[in-house]
Amino acid sequence: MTVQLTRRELDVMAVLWEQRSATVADVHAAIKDDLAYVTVLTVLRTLESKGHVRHVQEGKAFRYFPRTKSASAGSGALARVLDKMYRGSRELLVAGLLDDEDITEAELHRLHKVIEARLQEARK
Amino acid sequence: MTVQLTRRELDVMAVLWEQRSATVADVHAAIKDDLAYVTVLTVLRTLESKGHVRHVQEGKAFRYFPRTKSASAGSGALARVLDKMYRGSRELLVAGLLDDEDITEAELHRLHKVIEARLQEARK
DNA sequence: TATTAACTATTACAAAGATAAGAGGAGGAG
DNA sequence: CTCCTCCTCTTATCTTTGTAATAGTTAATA
Repeated sequence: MTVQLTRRELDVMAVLWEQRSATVADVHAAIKDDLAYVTVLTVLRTLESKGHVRHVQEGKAFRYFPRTKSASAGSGALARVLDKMYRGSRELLVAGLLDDEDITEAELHRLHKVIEARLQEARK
Repeated sequence: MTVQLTRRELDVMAVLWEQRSATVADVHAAIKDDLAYVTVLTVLRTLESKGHVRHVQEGKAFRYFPRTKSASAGSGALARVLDKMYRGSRELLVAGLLDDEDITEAELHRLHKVIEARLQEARK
């Protein structure tokens, strides 16, 4: 039962993950597309009904918190991309990920390290 | 103008990418969920109207071919995942990708090489 | 305490997505 | 030739998404 978020839901969750928590107004302000305030609220309520966020009262406003971790949603999405678009090949996926002119050498080094760390672990 | 496929469209495209081309019946057979034949046809027609596939007559059936490459769709999807779920951090994303017990050491080595190759290129 | 400003709740509606029933056509079997 | 089978086409229904107007509520304020 993988986490499956819609486009908008994802936009909203991204804000919550980024800011750790946010009021409706915060989310509204953070989203580029100029949505109505209530629209954001509606999305938050859907997310809440699906269990992805919770809220507490704060003054007269609601403050929302993510309950689903970005990593969970991420791994679900990644698994799907990996399976459907790269036929399960992590190499192909990573190659695709690196297919961007402006990745710095520094970043590539960091990626290198991530893999090495994982290799260590695998050897145990 | 990123490629944006729906869940079902993706299922169908995955079959076409895998098999290079396929008839409606082929796709129908390849998809796990037990859909009606026409349902698959409908999805293919939507995909065609969006320009993601084309078809030729083959006997009395149609044979469909992908026009959108899996890499294009993949990079679009990856960019979205990267941005929204990993705050643009490729390291986090890759870490997430490696967060699976049964990745073999061999595969990790291959990934290692992918990065190295890209490093070479970056140094030029 | 009466008003206002800032929120949330309710309700609605259009567009997109998912699925499929039923009609129609064409090729092959008898 | 006629019938059956295997396709596609047309059309339709139901659900989910996306967006928002309007109504109601509460806390502060004048």
